[in-house]
Amino acid sequence: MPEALTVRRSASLTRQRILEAAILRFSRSSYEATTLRDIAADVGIDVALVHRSFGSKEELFRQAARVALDDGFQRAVEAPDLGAAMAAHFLQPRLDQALKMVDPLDIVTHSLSSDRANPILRELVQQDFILPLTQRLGCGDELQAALAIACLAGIALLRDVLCIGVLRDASKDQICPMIEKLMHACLAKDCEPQLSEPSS
Amino acid sequence: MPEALTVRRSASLTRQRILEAAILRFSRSSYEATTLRDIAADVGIDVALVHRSFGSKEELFRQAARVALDDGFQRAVEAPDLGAAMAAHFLQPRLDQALKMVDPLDIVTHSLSSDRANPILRELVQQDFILPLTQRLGCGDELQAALAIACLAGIALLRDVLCIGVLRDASKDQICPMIEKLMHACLAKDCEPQLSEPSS
DNA sequence: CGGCGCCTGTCAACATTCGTTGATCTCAAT
DNA sequence: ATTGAGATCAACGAATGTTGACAGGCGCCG
Repeated sequence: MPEALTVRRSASLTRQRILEAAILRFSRSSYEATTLRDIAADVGIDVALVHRSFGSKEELFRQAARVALDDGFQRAVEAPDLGAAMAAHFLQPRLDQALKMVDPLDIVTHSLSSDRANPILRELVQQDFILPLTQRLGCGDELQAALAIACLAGIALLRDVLCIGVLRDASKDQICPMIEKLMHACLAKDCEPQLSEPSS
Repeated sequence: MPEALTVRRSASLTRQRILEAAILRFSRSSYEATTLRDIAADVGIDVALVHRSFGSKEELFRQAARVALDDGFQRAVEAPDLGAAMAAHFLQPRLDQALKMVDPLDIVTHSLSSDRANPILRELVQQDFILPLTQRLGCGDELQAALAIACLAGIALLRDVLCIGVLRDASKDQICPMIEKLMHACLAKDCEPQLSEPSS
């Protein structure tokens, strides 16, 4: 049964290669700027096969985003020092198994403002980022979690999408402590300190 | 010479109306999703006139972004309590003179990941946000300013573009103090507490 | 061994959309 | 009436997702 030997003409292998190429493309350009023809050319196949393997561009993007994000953040969220772990996870590009260097957030930040990718990313951000972080906090304060994620997304955005110089050039030693401080400010458990709400 | 009486067939007036419609459209959809035909329909004119009035879509977007951002942030940055002023400026939609309600950041956040709008927005963010804030800080730490802007952009993005529920539903009383705390964490003068660097 | 049929992959074309442009029309001022 | 700028019309050219018809190898069954 030469199932594993079927190197040529293997649908699953082709799907895998398409998915990897798609992750790379979607991590570097927006949903709209990334064309199925580009991805097809990377794999060395025809456009039609890309389309037929995933049904539609939207579905390809959805699966690419799911695979790219993987459960990396789930693990980061379980670390003892939450702030440091989140800072590290979002700041150093990750080396995926067979992929090139890809920051897991790139695929999110590069297509945030695309209408088609929008609902997909909303679901993903909600389920894969805000929800686990909320549960980890235990405080039940989803707003804190959302704010923390928003800050990290904003930083990644200005750094990797807008390419703001000072953010790109900052060394890890320089920026990591600031992110940690930020995360601590976001996630500080002041849900009920002693009800010290100054009446404005 | 009835120059001001030329209500009909006035190029400058038409330009103004196109610009207003463009700001509205670009504040609600991405650069690519916004078509010149949409804008033309809003004004009630032909596509060609929109194009001829501004030379190109890119130029229209550039001018729309410039006008939309105005110098609102410049003023916010001069307030005594910087954190509170920035939180207020970015969180409450502003009522522009003749325009509908538009958050000045919307036009930035909605097109962040568009390739065409990217260089325009980078320049804008650098000049109109990071630079003034850096100068206001006086500390010369551009990284702090960039981080603060990044956080605000991220929050606006998750709230207004991704439409994350918990951020959309949060009341101003709920979220404003948290933003202020964040801004203070970003902008805290811990660069040289006792040694004041001579203003360059 | 050999024809059959399925799965993988290709080719060409469609339908649509959008920015852009040149010719043309229309109105107001001279 | 003439002229010139404001405005329109129709069309181009390019790009892209999508689709259907077709080709080629591979296993299956006779």
